[in-house]
Amino acid sequence: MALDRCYSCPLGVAAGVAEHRACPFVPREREAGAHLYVEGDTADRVWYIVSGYVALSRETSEARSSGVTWAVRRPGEMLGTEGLVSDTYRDSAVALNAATLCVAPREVVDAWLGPEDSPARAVLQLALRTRCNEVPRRSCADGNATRRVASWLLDEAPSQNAPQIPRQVVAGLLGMLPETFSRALARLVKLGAIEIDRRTIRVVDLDALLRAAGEGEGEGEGEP
Amino acid sequence: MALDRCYSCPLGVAAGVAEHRACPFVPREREAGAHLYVEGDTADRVWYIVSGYVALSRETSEARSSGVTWAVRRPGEMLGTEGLVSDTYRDSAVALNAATLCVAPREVVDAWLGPEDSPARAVLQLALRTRCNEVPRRSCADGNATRRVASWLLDEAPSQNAPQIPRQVVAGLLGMLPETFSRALARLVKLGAIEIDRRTIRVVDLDALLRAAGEGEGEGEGEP
DNA sequence: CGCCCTGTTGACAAAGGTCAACTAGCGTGG
DNA sequence: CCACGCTAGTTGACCTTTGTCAACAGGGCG
Repeated sequence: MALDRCYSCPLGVAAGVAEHRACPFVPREREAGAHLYVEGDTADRVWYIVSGYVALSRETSEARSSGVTWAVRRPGEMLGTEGLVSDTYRDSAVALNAATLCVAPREVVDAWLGPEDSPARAVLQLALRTRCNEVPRRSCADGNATRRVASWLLDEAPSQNAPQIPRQVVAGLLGMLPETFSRALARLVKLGAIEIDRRTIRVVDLDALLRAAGEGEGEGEGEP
Repeated sequence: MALDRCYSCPLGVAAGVAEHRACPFVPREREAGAHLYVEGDTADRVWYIVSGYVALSRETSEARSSGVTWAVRRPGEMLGTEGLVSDTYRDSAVALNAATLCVAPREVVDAWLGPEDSPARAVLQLALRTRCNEVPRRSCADGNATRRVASWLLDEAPSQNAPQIPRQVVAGLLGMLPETFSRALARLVKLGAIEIDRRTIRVVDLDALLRAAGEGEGEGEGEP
């Protein structure tokens, strides 16, 4: 089972292939364009990229380019690790080239990683959770400023209490300048979706906000 | 040493505070606006956020807003974990609020995490490395399209072999549309920095490329 | 009380998104 | 084997969006 490359693969080493133990990950070939998994799928497998490139995209709702790639994973990186902290995949993954990937079922990896409360595992869990909650920084290609602000507000709405992040900072996260952010908020106020004062934002009409965030989207899958 | 909250903190649990063992992380208060670390500093400490928000920014060169926040870390997340896979911090971290952070020296954490070749540790290492190489998705607030493309080419130049990523995908990473990407490449060709055909890009004048990427930056710190 | 910093608003110009037409390469199917 | 048609990429013209610069307002802190 152990191939030459396994001896120099960090996972192979950790699995102990040198001591003739088996690595839970088994190699598999995928052709260019293959969908490895889709955002929202049950996260039941974890990958390690041996060769090839994989694009990650997220239906960050939005625009014409629904499904813009926001990251590329390369050989030596893992894929689908969100399965270790979440039930579903956060992104869609597509092979950009013909690729060799080592795959393992989630629960096997889970067992292989050892006790849940070991330090390494605890830190791993935290790191994965952080990554998985991370929203790719928005750019103008994901719809106009008002829409980006609206959908950001929807994400943050649950944690209504969260705010007190300076507007300058929020603007940065949304990939726009403070001035633009301010104007976008003003527009949402005019639409009756929110109320603001200099330092707080209150959602007053969720529907209006949803409309502003969705403006001419919702297509996505269904039609012929 | 163990506070109440340590019993429900994943790190405290992993450290075994319930069994009266000590957690390597010790709490510390920081006021709003405090710089926890600066991009490029020697990464000698690791943090866990108990309360408060922390903004991460990166001198992605660029524009007026040099040092745009590209992510916010919240309570329950870790900070400075790049120290476990790199010598220097990748971002600058600033407390947005008065915050309580648990800190531990890098080498202590390193030892605490256990053997380098355990599965959990191997996966952790991979996850951290991936995150740390990750370039925040670019947005128009980080300089114009041509500059972003130029600086992307500079990042990718070492891995010259890397390409064969479809242009559509690269455009997405750079936060622009394929058309804009195409035009930006054309501009760089006109500047003599690169040569392109429909599917390859060759850097022919690194200086020109540097100039295009840097165009009117370099200010950053120095002036009164 | 006054200064400074953050956020707001306005006017303007440029950058880039949109739509559309066109080309090159590649794979498919006749 | 060639032709056809598709997809990815390029280029052009136009117009919205947003970055830019500047002036101003509110709040907090000294």
